Amino acid sequence: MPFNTAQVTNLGKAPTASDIILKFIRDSIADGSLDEGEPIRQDDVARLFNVSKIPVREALKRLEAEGLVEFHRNKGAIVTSVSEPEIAQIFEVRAILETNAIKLSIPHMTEETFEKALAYCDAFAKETDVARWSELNWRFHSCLYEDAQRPFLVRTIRSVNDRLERYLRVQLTLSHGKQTADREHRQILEACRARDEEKAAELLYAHIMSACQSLLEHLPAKKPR
Amino acid sequence: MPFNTAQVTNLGKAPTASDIILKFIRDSIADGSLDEGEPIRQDDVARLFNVSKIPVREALKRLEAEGLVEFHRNKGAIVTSVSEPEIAQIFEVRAILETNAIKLSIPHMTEETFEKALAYCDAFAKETDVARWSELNWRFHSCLYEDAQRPFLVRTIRSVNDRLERYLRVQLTLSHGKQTADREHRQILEACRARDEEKAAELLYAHIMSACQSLLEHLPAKKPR
DNA sequence: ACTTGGGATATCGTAGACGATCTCATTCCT
DNA sequence: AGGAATGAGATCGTCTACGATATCCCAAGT
Repeated sequence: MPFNTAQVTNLGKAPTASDIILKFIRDSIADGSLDEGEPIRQDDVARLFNVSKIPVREALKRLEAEGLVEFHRNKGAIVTSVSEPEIAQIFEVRAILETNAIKLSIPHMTEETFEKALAYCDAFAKETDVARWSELNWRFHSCLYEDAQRPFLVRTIRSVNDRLERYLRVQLTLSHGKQTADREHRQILEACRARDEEKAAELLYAHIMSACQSLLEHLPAKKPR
Repeated sequence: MPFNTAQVTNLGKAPTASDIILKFIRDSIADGSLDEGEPIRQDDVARLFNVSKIPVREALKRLEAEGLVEFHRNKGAIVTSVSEPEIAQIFEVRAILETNAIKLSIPHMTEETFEKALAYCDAFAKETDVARWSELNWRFHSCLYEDAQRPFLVRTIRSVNDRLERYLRVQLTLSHGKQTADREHRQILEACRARDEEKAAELLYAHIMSACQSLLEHLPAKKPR
């Protein structure tokens, strides 16, 4: 067969309309375009993409299971509001999971891991596009958990973090938020290099919980709706 | 207003067709009626409920986000298969979360909690309807975490457990599975009564991981599909 | 000024339909 | 006998349409 198969797309994996809309809405919630409490008008989204509202509803049903939107019968979906106590709890679950992941990972870390993590630190530090900070932050964190060989654990961490994505972005933009994160990332990485599981876990826990603290101190008062 | 409002239903909360179908399919996966790898024919489910396939698809989209089914474009949804390594990982995440929950809960446990937990132990021990064992098992476990006042943590545990529900039911029906669980539940409860957080967490971790072991030892070999 | 009622419009949840894609069975060719 | 081609039927993804429900605005009544 004389075709250049390197350029061939697996059409079975081509995104459906509902996949595309799912990503769009999820990103819109994450970047704050869609604020908490805001209704998502199905017909409006459908018009935006020039499709019927069926794939919009399907995307929203998925987002409901992810905890990002909430359906009210005959009224449609609104972006979830997360109370401050619940934000704290989500950070806490994240801290529990991530400290365990890093402990499982450290014994298996390689020099390649350290170099990769450092590259993510550097990329994070030098990035000026605010929209990329959160992604690089995640890249750094997840790089540290890879050697645990625990994809389900990492996936669970990811799904918990996705609940917080919109707030994490806010926190990183706070004054000193990024510098603090950068400094703490490097400290965590040093503890990993030293194979000090307890120290790394401690630093990581403190890193996550102080990000939570900082965020909660700067959250605007909840607007009544 | 002279009406007896105790009997009034909040119609805004009445389940949609898609809600009802969601529950049906989720339960069918949990009780083994729908086996892993099995395709879920949208038209068949729609015919079963005498509805169009739109609410069926919506339910399936939600179940996809819950990890119970997987969509393949133009081929529909199949029940997820979980490999043995992944089962082990899911149990592990469960153990991490539940041991933390019980540690956070113990300092706040009341006599009422202990009595309730014991009642669930007794109910579990005497129940002969296999279909109820798993629910009572969850009731016991979640009762122990209530006093932690961490609804997000408990919800996360629940969602991880839901991934395993179909396998947990299998494990409880294994010879001695239920007796072992009952004995270990009571030991965990005793450690809670004694306010021994470390002991309770240890027993709980061992309880969960040995259930995992037992299950993996008895899983039928994966059938190729 | 405030409350109630009614009509118009917006939005939701889902039906039946349709084109695209997949799967299976049959036939033909080597 | 095995492989390829073709057609029919099954299934998927989404369309348009419709009835149900919610929301908003205006007018009338107190």
